[in-house]
Amino acid sequence: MPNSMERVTLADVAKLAGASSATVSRFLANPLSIKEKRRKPIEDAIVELGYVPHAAARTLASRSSRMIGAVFPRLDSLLFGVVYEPLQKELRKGGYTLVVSSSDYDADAEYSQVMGMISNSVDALILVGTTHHTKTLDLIKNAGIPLVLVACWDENFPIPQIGFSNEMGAASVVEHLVGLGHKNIGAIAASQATNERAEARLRGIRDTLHLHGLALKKENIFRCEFNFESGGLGLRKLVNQDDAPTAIICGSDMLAAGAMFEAQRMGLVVPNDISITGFDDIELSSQIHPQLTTVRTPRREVAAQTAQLLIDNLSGKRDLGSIKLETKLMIRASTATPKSDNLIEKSSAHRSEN
Amino acid sequence: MPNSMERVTLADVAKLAGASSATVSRFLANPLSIKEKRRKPIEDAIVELGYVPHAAARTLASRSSRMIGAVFPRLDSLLFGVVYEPLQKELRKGGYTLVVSSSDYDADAEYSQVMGMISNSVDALILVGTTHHTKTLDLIKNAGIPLVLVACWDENFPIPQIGFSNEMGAASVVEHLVGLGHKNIGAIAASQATNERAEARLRGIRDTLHLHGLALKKENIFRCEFNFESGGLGLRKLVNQDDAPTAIICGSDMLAAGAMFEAQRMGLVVPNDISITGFDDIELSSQIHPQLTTVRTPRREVAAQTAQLLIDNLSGKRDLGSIKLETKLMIRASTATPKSDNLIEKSSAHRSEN
DNA sequence: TTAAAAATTGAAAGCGCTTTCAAATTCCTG
DNA sequence: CAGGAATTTGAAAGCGCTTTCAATTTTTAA
Repeated sequence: MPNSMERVTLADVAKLAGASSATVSRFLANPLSIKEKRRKPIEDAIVELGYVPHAAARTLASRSSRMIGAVFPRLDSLLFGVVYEPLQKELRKGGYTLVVSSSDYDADAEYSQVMGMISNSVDALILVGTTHHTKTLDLIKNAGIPLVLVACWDENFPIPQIGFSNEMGAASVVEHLVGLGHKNIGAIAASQATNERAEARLRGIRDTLHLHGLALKKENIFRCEFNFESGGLGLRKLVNQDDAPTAIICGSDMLAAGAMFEAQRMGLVVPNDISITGFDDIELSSQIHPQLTTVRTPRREVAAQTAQLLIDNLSGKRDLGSIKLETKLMIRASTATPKSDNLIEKSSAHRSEN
Repeated sequence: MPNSMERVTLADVAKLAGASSATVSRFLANPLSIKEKRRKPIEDAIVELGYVPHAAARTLASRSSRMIGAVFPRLDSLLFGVVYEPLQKELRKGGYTLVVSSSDYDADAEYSQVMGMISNSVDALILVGTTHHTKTLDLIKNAGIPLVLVACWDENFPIPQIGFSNEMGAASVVEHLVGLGHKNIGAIAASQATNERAEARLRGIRDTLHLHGLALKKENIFRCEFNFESGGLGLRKLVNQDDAPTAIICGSDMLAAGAMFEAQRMGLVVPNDISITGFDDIELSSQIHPQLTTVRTPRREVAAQTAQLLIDNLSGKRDLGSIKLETKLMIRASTATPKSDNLIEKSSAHRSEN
């Protein structure tokens, strides 16, 4: 044990092991690069002194932190966790540590988070979506580190993306609903300024309806925050208007769940009275009753591919590039053929309850 | 702009501003400590060069990273997010950055996460609960940084805790249920080795039942993972046994929600056929139908108090110490008086459905 | 056995910043 | 306006590590 409260340094280990600090440093980076007979004393010294490497010193000297940063819109969504675990796990395999923070859908906050990460010498960055301040992107470019965007797909955007087409995902839901016979469809969508994914989904709905000679009426769109409650608010508003839609497409499973709960409270039966769909396929969606028809987004796959791409790129093995993954429509119990008009009249009686 | 790809350093800023690097360093730490007429050129130089401070160099020189680390069991639970946001926000006010990681309820993983954080020179650490490897605790002690445990309350444990009594929370549910007339009560509890909070809750149930001359029968306890599905499995198992309980206390809201969904699938009506309770009061619980009777844990408050305590302690203003907060029983619609025996017989018919 | 090639090691120079200490400047007070 | 106190500044010494480069040792080939 070192006397008093002095930090144990690599030099201490070297002295005790009778080696130079260069050798100990090499041992830490790659034990096999050291002659076998020298290894044991070094290992022993490390244990005996309880040596913990000083990451900041290492970063300063090596000009690499072996950390990769990711800024998510939020850390508390059911979505995030599914991405975090595999991302972390895959990156660790490559010897990298994942550091995360949240921007709360605020581009300014994102900028300062990115600044902080660059300040901390991350070796690469992961951001969600394509909507970012130009200064944020410039900052990253000037830092000279790789950047990939996830969960989005915009052919025209000049930065590598690992994602899927939100338009196409939404289109698949519309096809399903129209195939079921729905003609009057509503939408509940998140409306954060930096969430172009939500916009893309809405666009997919609109375009696909158009293809079928149908329209997404303005009064059938409810824009809101991203939580259960908003989903409920949306459902109530859409259902209680004249000529209420027979199906409601929600921009996320959380909104859809909120809508389903509200439907239950209002005494509406899903899907008999109204069809509801989600987006993402979070765990809750297949648990809820009735099980939610939704679009599964390949989040684990996005995480795995992103990690691999970054690891390969940082070791010079691969150029950065986009990877497109597919969404999958999960048809479950929350959608059915629309009820006939007279029944709609009946259900509209609920309006007076409010 | 600096020529080529060389990093812009504080020395570059100093030269351009016609000051010494010591002065620029002081400016960064506290602009007001610099004579007013010198400030402008420094500010300009920083902007012109696009200077980004090098956190590792700063940490190395100052022996402080102004980061505070927290290792949570998981980052994807509905619980975590509620803690993360206020913790992050409060710490930022004190000039600290929060770094988080997850141990996945594995004490070995926790050890290496803590090692990583100490290696990264965090100024303080936050861990969840009282179950940790001794070597983990020793490592932190040797690093000489403050440590607080959150979400737990064990008077005998020699480390400062900011939490609440899980026993008492569970006791309040039992009192409620017994008051309603329930005599045969079941429990669904998480069973990770490092989750002594779940054990405390179970103990609270057992002890309180005992106080009323009742017992928590062995076959009425279902131990499982921490997710929706397990809750469903638990309900099914408990309900389908002879002499099935009339009320089920779940160790968390996620388990309770899973149990409620399964009850719906089985055609059981909550609370008429069976009462179900949760623990935590996550957002979902007041959305679900029927709304869940549960124990609200003061998570935001834990986060706020933890941040404040740590900030004060690190600035020498306050000694570390424990803070006990209160849980609150939220009586909602998922609990009611037990159905009479003959009705129980009826519901037991569901058993044959499996 | 010996010379050349290859592998291993150590000395020392930074990495970019903070902070001490002393020097320079500014501010008061009488 | 002098003189000392208080404030502001700069020079320089590290913080703990990696990495070059040269020296040393080991291995291989002749």
